[in-house]
Amino acid sequence: MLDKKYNFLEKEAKWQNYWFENDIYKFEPNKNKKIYSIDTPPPTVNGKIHMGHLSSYMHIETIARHHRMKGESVYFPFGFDDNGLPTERYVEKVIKKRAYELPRAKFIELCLEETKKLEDEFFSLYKSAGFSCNLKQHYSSISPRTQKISQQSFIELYNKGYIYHAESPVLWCTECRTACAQSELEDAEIESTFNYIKFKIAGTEEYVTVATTRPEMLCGVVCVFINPDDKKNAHLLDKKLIVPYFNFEVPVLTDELVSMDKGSGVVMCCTFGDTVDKEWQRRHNLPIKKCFTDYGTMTELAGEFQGLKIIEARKAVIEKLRENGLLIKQENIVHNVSTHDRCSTPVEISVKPQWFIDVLSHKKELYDAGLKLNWAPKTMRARYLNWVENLAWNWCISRQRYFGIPFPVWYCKNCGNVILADIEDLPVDPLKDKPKHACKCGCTEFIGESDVMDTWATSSLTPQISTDMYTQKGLDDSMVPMNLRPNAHDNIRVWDFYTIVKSLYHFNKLPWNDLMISGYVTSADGSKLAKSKGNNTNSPQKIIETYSADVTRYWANSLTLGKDTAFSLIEFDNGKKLINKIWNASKFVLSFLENYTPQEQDLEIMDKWLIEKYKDLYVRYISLLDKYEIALALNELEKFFWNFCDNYIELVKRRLYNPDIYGEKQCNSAKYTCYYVLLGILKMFSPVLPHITEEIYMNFYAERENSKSIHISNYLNMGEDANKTLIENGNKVIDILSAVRQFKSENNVSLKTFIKDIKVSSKINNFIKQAEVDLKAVCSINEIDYKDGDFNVEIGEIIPDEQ
RNA sequence: GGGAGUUUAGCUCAGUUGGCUAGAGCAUCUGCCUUACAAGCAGAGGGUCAUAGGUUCGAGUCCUAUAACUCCCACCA
Repeated sequence: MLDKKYNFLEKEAKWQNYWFENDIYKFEPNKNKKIYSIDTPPPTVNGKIHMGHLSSYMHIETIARHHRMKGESVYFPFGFDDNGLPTERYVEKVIKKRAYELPRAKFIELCLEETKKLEDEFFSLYKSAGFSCNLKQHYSSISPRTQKISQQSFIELYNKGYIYHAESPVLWCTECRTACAQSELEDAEIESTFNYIKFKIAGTEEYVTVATTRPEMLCGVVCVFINPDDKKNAHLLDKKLIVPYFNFEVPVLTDELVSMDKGSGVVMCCTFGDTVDKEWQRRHNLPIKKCFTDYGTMTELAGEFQGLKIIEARKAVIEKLRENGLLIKQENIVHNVSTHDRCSTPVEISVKPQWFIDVLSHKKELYDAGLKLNWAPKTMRARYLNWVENLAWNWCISRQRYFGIPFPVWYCKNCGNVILADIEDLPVDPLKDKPKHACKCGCTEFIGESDVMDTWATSSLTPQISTDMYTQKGLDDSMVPMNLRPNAHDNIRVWDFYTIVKSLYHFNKLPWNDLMISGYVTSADGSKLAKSKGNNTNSPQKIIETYSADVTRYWANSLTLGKDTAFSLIEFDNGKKLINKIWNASKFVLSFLENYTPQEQDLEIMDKWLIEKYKDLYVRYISLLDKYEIALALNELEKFFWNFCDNYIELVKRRLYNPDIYGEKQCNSAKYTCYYVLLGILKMFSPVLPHITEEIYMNFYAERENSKSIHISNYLNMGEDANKTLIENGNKVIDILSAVRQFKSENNVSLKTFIKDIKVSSKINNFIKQAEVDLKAVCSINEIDYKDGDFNVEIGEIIPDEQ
């Protein structure tokens, strides 16, 4: 039978190995079974996983196991996102060198080595958490198979006209030395100065004041703007202004984006200081002047400041302006700046040929897709819609980096024409491979594209990449829409958005039906946990070793979906108590069932009551989990379980112990009820607490049910139409029990102390009489008198305990 | 500036489509070693459900306004 104490360290490892070795969670499609498919988030391989990630996976776990217990074939694949900038940044930190300091091939080799190490760590963590995804077979976003799918997607979208190559303004990170996408931006508050600078009006001795936070860009000024309604400055319109210190003339133009109340109402425009400059350049067809290099140092345009970094140049220019009496005043300000999420460097705007996926022309379809998808919780839809509405840039998918999937593209040396690889040759590396055919112009010399793709250009294909492990069909829509995309809310604008883009463009289909969005786990002080920050002091490994995987899963699944929660260890104590209780209750109940084989029979009234309550719970539990209301479902189940322990078991204990006094049939009735209700409870707990439920199941039920694991059995359905009247009436019996307990507690006597008699008034006395034997036994009362009337319990004399 | 969320007991939070006396855990207090569990059990105290209006037979729940905090987005001259 069950051990006296439950040793989770030993048992959890035992069952994890058992599941792994016996392929318990293997995906076995079967005509008679519905498929439930999950687009599992592949963890980005760029550092240690933290409790936030872990809790999010534990939600997915519960849903996967829930559908398995419902008898569906669950496709729960697993993979790693191990290419791209996040991984490169991680590897640069580990090897303490920047990528450009090493030969390209050497750096890529190091990336592969380091990611392998991290992936092994992830793998063992996922196993120790009891995850039921297919750990034996997983995808990698840098593998040749994935490269093939990703390159094919590029070629198809290029041919469909969604992808274009252009030299246009692009968000640029001078630290990572690459273009980036709008979704990689993060706000940061930065202290700066607002500088009021004198611009001389050409041909006069008069000045006009221009305010700027970026005086280092004076060398790149192309014009000055005023608002068309600005009467005060209207006289400037036919004049030229002289850029201070750099001494060249620029025209004065009008644009309604200029606010008259900021600074002097006169604003300088360079290409490009910020996103408004980008807009002005487009509207007014302004010349493009690059005043800093891709590495963030000033160009020859800056004259004596050439070679200085942007920040250094800013200080130096201000100093020169001050010396020359061109600086009127400075205000200290704190303003929000867009920074790159990978390195926190302020993002600049630059111009370089890049590959783009057009999203701006398809905002409407993308928006509508958000309306059609089923979001859990519902409010997360607004975040997606808000993002789509505010899109300002097409999706730049080229990165001037190394460890990514190459573009299947060459350029003709002669005419510059774009040559695409043939689909059957994929994957290709244009720096090593050559195109099969000559260019249309007859030229046979080519330059391979050296940029690599944004990591999201590939991970946006996870429905195809992950299902390919099963279908072997590559870029294919036969398993789309998948049932579920789960992730945390930070990925709505990134992974979710990009996946929707690709699925619509390729297949004109939604990638999934449902999205389940988890909240963040913050550190105790409310700050964000991040792989890159050092504030994840409670490592998942440590927590699981200390508290067990089951308790950790209990904690994660008690969190409200979508809501951020400060991490607190106190919450783990509830889980510990629950596990302990399940163990003890099962140990107790099963000790009576060793030689018992359940047989249909007439049941005692309170046994019927419990089974009706079980039916009621069963229906609500399944329906809540179907709606991704995990915490609510778990809460309902817990309430039922504690009621089972504290009321039902207490009520039938005497019958179980003493068939000679209470009758063989009455004893078997309790055994029958315990056998099935406990089994049903264990099965319902099994998605959240897979280890302890497996241990109990395998010790007792497995051979009786002829099953290899609780996790490939189905939930126990004892009927779905609960008899509400029976439940209500039974609850009244429990009320009587409570009244007696309260009386004894208030009189400071033990619960086993006898009471001479009680008087029950109710309108269901015939019902209560059927439970009289149990009631007398659990309450230690000698007599019950009945009266007709409103419900009331009067307690009689206490019979003192014999010494 | 746009959007979303939160505000319920000392603390952390549940509360589904409006419906009996607003719940749980922790903490506090009282009692009980009850033939599973003292890591337990039985009880008790503790709330103007942020504020002000409104709809309704009935509001923690719906509507309007206000306040505080959090997040996302935009602004960034």
